[in-house]
Amino acid sequence: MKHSATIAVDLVVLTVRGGELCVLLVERGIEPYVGRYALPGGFVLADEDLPEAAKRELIEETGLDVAHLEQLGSYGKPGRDPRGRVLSVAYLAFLPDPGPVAAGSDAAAVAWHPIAGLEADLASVAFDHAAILKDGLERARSKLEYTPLAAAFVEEPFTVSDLREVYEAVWGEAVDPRNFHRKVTGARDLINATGETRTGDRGRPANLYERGSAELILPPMMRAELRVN
Amino acid sequence: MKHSATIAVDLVVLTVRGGELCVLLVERGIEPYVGRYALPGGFVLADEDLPEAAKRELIEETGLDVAHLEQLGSYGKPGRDPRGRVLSVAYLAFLPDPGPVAAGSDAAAVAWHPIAGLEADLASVAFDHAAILKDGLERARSKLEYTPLAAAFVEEPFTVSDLREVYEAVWGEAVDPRNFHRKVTGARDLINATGETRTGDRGRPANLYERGSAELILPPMMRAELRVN
DNA sequence: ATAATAGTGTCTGTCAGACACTATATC
DNA sequence: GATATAGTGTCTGACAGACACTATTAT
Repeated sequence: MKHSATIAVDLVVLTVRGGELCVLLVERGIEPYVGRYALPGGFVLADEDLPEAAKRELIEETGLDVAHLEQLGSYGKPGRDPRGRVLSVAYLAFLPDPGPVAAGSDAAAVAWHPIAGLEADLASVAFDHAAILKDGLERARSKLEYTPLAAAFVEEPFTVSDLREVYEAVWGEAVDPRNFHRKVTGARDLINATGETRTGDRGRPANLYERGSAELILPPMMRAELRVN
Repeated sequence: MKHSATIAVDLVVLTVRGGELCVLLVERGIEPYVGRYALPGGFVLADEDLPEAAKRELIEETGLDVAHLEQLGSYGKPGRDPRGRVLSVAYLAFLPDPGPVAAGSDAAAVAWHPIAGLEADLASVAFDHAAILKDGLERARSKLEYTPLAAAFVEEPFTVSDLREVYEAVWGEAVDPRNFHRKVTGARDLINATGETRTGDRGRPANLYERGSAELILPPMMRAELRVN
């Protein structure tokens, strides 16, 4: 009656680089799917908790150490892995652009891939990782609306414009800078002013902020896409 | 390096009975945790997909056949099951009150338990099922706000009052009947009038509705609890 | 000066909550 | 009639989008 399986973890790691939402993909160095793109991840060890396994695999394959992980879902359809029954628990992570990353064990290469230019390659992604990535993106887009998620993508201290660029990158649509400014500075405990300012290439210096303690944005920011009734 | 585990599925099955949100719990008939309350569920078979396993286990233990399942999350901490490493994928289901249910295999008893009166028993629930239930409830309360979930709890055709009772049961707070009526009848494709009416014990007959095609409520219904800034 | 970015003030439309009011049933 | 439930109309306050306007920098 009971049946044995192997447990894996896979990570959808997102960042914003140069105004574009990017996902971290490895090029597989071992069978199966050698040379194909895949999400970073690997097998869970005995007596290892799932988030621990996810963090360990990410460090091993990419050298990145993420603080916060969010469980995305589990993928366990029979046949999804040619090596046998493998159930994969997918995790989602967001971080400020750490620059290029170096490939570690089991990976021939690791790189940030802009989501916008990924459609063509999606069919060749290993396992069912294209579906996992799609679920992760939708989760991220949705969480941006009602949580302070955007602040997880930028280094502190940040400007309101930095935050706005995250929204525009993740949603792929322009946001009115003036209304956005009013909204995020007005939301309680969303961001805290440091009192400092930062001068850019041009224009008036922007106030600097740190992440606040709020866990929800009320009322939520709305994507134009959804507002269209 | 890779390590073998057993995969289980557990279900948080919710309904509204007599104005109260209720969860389906079994009384375990076998070790471990004999005689303790637990979520219905069991082990996944070889070559069986996860949602299939969840539906099969629910039918075996309770005779209930649910159409729609939603993956809630996976629970895989080492030691959560005394039998060894067991990863449980939890599913969430909503259905109109089907009346009392009969116990099937591996279960000494099956019954609907009002959430409101469950706090005391929660500590004695088997495995980590109390935590799974807590996550399922929060998911249900949250989905009620921005999806047509409430309609999944009532038999068609239903009245606006039927729907409102679902909100009040799940959220545990009163909702203004007049504003609620305006909101749900105004939301596009949320519910479709059948043209029929239904007379209750007293009062003006209510129009009857069927579920519409909308997948989102825009703008969302808001819980007073969250609105309090 | 000009251009660019940061930030404020204000108008308008929509929708929430509140609640008076009408409509139609049972007792 | 009284009472209960269904449903409409309307007022007010909050907030969205739109956008004119001011503030402060680089060139």
